[in-house]
Amino acid sequence: MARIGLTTQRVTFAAADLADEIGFEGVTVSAVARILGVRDASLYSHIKNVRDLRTRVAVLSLAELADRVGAALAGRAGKDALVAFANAYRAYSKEHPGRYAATLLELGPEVAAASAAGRHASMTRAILRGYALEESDQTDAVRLLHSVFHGYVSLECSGGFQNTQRAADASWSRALDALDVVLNNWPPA
Amino acid sequence: MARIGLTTQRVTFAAADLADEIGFEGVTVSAVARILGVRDASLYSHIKNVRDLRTRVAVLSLAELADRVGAALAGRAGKDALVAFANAYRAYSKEHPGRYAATLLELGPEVAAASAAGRHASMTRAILRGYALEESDQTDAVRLLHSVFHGYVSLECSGGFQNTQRAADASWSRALDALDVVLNNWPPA
DNA sequence: GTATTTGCCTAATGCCTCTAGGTAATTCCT
DNA sequence: AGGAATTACCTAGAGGCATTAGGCAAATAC
Repeated sequence: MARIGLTTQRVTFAAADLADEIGFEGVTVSAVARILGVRDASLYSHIKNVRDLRTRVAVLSLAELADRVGAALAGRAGKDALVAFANAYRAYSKEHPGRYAATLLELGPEVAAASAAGRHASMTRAILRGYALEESDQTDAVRLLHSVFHGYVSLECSGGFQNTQRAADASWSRALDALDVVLNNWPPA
Repeated sequence: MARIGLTTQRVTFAAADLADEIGFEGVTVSAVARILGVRDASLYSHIKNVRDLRTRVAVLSLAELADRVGAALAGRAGKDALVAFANAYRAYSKEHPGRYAATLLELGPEVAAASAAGRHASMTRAILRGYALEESDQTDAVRLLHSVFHGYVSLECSGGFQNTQRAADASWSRALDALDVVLNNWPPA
């Protein structure tokens, strides 16, 4: 009969923490309820369904990630900004693997618009101000940067680089060097 | 009482086709059994469990993808090879989204070793023969290429590029140009 | 043409999702 | 402060998926 005082927020945070512990795919209504010490059915006053729960974790994580990256980016420009952005991004994924996995959840258009996804894009664009790129090239460059960050981190998470000797850190650093080179020598259309 | 003649292969193919239709996360023992017109329990003579089923789809897809990429790569070198590789990779992901998603499944070390994952690495290395890269740089470059391919395709699949005007095709092509530039101007350590 | 294998079945258990409806704790109002 | 309204959490139950155990009949082997 002791009421613990659940709210949608608390449920979402518990789910996010659980995701970091056991992986995002393990985030289930029952598991979160178990952690919170309540019955599964009790959570349905706060969330619509599992999909809703997972979406909330995704939105939360996108916002957290945007905060981290934004803070890292403050006051930097050029390659400095590029490296700061990339390292903050990668650090978040290592520190919060479950939350990071959540950010890859496919969000519906209206949810995506309401989330921090836009902040990510504008921050990536901010990096490019340190390089001389035309407007139309910027979109392409943003996509390339995002692809590299996401692709590298995601392959690293799923153990894609394990069999080789070379440290993942070293390759990451070289990848950033390479991105700097290409932003300084952007190929003409 | 009509026996349909199931085998592990047929089950795996059915699962792969189902993945392409409804997404890899929808690949469930029940769903595959339903499609094949048998009871769920009947599949357990051919597969160990869901994880095993999904792993088989992943291994199948990795092999198919390696075949496609290998064929596209034949007789090409330099940027030509780079573009052929990348386009074959991306085309496969568009044609078989469920199978492609399966390739991202984290495989255990022994399964990964037995799968076509090694062919992917060696083909990527083959591309680099057209560029003048030192041995130690090659690993970094392979990782960068793989990150870009996977990252771009994966973001494209999950609708990451929808809100912007510019066509995903155009940005892809520029990304390949950019990779060519950076491979020709690989930054010194 | 019997013996053996094996492909597919039914039955049963357990976990998960989700709905409906109930009770008790909190908050709101005067 | 005390009754009313809200709300936090519960029990009960239906339905889906994963998985095991054990059975029967169809294919195959000799």
